[in-house]
Amino acid sequence: MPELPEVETIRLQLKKYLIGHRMSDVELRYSKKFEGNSKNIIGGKVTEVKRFGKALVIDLDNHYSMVIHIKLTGQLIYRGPNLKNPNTLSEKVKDGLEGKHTHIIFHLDKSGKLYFNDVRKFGWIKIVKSEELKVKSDFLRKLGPEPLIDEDNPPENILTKEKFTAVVRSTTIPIKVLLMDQRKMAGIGNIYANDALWLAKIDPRRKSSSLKTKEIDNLFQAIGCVLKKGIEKGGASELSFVTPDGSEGEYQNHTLAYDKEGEICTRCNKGKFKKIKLSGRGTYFCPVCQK
DNA sequence: CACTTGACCTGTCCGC
DNA sequence: TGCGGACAGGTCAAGT
Repeated sequence: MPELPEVETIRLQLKKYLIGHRMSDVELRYSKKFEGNSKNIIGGKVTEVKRFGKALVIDLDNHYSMVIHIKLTGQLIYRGPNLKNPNTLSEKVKDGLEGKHTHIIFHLDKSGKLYFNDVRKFGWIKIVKSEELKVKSDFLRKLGPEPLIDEDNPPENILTKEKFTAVVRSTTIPIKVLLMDQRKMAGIGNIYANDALWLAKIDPRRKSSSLKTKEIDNLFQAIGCVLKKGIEKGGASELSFVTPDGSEGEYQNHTLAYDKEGEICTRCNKGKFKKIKLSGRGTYFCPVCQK
């Protein structure tokens, strides 16, 4: 669910809504997954919202930043003056904006609020000095290069076709498992890994090092293609993903292979999508046209 | 090092 | 209807 396209969708909205707001108070209702001193961000004004893989970074003008990872079921929802349209609220926000799954409320100036909800409590938020982001966050430090050109990362941190080729040739683990390894490349999770492999006509179980140059090229293209489509559709609201304005994404209606067990493959019209487990994760593929 | 499994959580769905 | 169990997917720690 929340993979690169979902987190990017959140980032784009948070940028619109949060920049310029000043943090007036942090209400910690469940603090087990909150690290750092919340007082350090009070008074700071939001200057930028960035994304690194599946993590978000909110920069404040007082030299502190918040690193946020929403994992599977985290939600960041904004209410306040920058919301132009009527305030929609998806029913995926289980108990409403201030229900039992609301763990943190960031109170902003001008009556703004940013809610952090998370049914499964896997998501985390960490406060660090902006200049120490990469030092203090293990997650950010170990993160691999970004598969899409983006403004937050310097060119040397972009996953080029050459880098991708080198990574794929470096290991024998199944190609799907490699795609989802955040240290090798950032942002790809289960949905987009399944879809990219289908698009590139590659069997997810293949040993990475067994891919031919042409297959690697196709897969590299396919990754860019599915991630961009995910962003275009506003992410996939399969489980609990909602955007900061409280609405849902559309990609779940456009998946290529993910969650299609038993359906006939739309490309070859022969294969029936199979579901297997690969490294513990649900894996979907067409046994006829994915070689 | 390579690779898999379990833990972290809770809601949902399926079968009996 | 109720209950137990499997399942969902992101990441890290621990195990083989």
